[in-house]
Amino acid sequence: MKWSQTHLFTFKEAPNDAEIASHQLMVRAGLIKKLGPGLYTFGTFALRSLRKFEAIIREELEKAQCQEVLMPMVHPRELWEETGRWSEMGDGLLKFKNRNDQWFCLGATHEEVITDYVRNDIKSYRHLPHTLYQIQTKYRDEVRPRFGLMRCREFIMKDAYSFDRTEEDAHKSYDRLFQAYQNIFDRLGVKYRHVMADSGNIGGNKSQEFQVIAEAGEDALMICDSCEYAANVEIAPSISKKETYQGEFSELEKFDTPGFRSIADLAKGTGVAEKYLVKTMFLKDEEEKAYCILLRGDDEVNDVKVKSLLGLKNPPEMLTEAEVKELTSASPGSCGPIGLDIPVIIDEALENYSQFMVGANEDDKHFRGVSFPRDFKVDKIGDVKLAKQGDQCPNCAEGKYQNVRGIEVGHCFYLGKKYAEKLNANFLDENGKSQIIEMGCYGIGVSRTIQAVIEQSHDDNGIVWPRNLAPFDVHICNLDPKKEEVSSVVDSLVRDLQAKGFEVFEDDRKERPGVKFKDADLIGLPVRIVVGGKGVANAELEVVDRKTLEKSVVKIADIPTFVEKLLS
RNA sequence: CGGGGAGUAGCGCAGUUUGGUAGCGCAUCUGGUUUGGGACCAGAGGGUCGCAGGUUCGAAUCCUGUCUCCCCGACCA
Repeated sequence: MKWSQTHLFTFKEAPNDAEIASHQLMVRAGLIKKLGPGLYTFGTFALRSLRKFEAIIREELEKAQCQEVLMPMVHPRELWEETGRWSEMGDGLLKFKNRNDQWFCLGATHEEVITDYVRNDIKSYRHLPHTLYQIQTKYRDEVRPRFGLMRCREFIMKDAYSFDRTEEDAHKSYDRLFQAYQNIFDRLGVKYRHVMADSGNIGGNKSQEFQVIAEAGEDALMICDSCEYAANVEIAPSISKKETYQGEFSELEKFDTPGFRSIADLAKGTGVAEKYLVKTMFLKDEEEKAYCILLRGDDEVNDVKVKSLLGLKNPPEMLTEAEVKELTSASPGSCGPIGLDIPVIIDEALENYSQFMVGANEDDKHFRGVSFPRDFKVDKIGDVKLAKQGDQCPNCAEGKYQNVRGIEVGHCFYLGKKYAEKLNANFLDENGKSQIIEMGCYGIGVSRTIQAVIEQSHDDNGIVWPRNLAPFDVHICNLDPKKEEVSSVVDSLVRDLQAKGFEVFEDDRKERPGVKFKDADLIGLPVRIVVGGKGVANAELEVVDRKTLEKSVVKIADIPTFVEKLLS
């Protein structure tokens, strides 16, 4: 393909709304263009890359016995009412009605539609198992789209759904898809980890994410520095050392803590280490029911863990300062569990703490000599704190957590019967007895992955495409497109490279060499070949490896073999 | 939702305080000189200044309303 005939425009400056490198580079390299918040047009280069990724996905999924289908983007309300998600999904679901006042939504995910699809067909155990997938545009009305393709409203997703007879079979399907995901991400040539994860509002109870490691990622991950274990910080277990602490005052008594607003103040004022202090937090669930959470002074609450411990649908929210005042009649900083009529949850790290200090629910006062259950009732003990770098790995003895950030590009969920039950997806087993289908669902953020790859693979000059996703394999800078002898060398080179199966992009614009080199670096195709008058006269050309920027002078006749070696 | 900021040419911005012919850089077009790491000179095209209303002889600029976009916050007890 020749640049002069391609709709491809590059920019020296990044738009002012692009903050992270990958977003800036994608815009500057002409890969994407914003239409509105979270809405992007993919240029022809971006699309080539997307198609390559999709081809990899299709190959690996077909190997894993999956079948491709394509479902509608517009879903009728009634179906979403069946699972209760019409309202549960909240404003993330974009709803609208037609001229007949019938409601629809844009597909944010397809559990409802796929389950509806199979429930009409699958009637017997003989029809199972099946795994279906599609690659399609999803729409989620994100509150705040940002970072280009990383958090979009409209995006391309691969979603797969497995249907099995038993839980055991469903886990086999899960494992098969999980393996396929590993194969897929291995082929991209990027650094990634699979991590244990929360299942969010999709449901189910087994869930792992595939995360591309990148500083700009939105997810915090805890990865073991010694074994394969890794988890999203949302659920990363924090194995408490369960220290024993006994304060010096044995009797409950109130004392003055003037102006103490934080754990740090209290530590300074009393001389007790932060980790031996107890902090009190207040959370509320969707029904406005309040909970009191006690943690070590140096720990922080993890709302997702609280959600799981209490069996809530969504993570609870922090009470506002005003709400805390109303509840405890004290400002945050002087609150505690004593005398409150709400459930008290304590983090397991406090199990062996006694005679400690808590706020007295009176401004500038704390209690000391506090022990439970003597002074207050404890409803639940569990792990409700955020894991930290350096915490012990739950999987191996030697390992410690390391804190890294990641971009979630894939997710596997075991769903169980959750959707099938609500949607009445049943089959008859060998005994003629009706059974509910077991399901799993598996997503890959296709468009997001492209950007994640760039976020991980770029330098100051531009994108560094991994070979398997590069829009083209070879970038030829034709420095003298007007000179017959140069262009004929380029033409024959293109033919030879194509004969070896390489995709070649030629910059034949009437531009100065510097411009062409800068653009070549920006666009980032794996191999660049420079063809100019000098090289042609000597019958040798400069070949550049984009990744290492290493330049080699190669005889024209040897170039196809040389390129083959570079790209292997 | 809360807080802050911004809408002026395809992109990046100045001009608004103090009302008086719409500006700059990049990009684009023409001619010329250049030509191995984002060239230079000369000329040209392109904007109802987000939208609506008001004040005024006169509004990008002042007033009112409205729409849109961007950023930050959701971690503090």
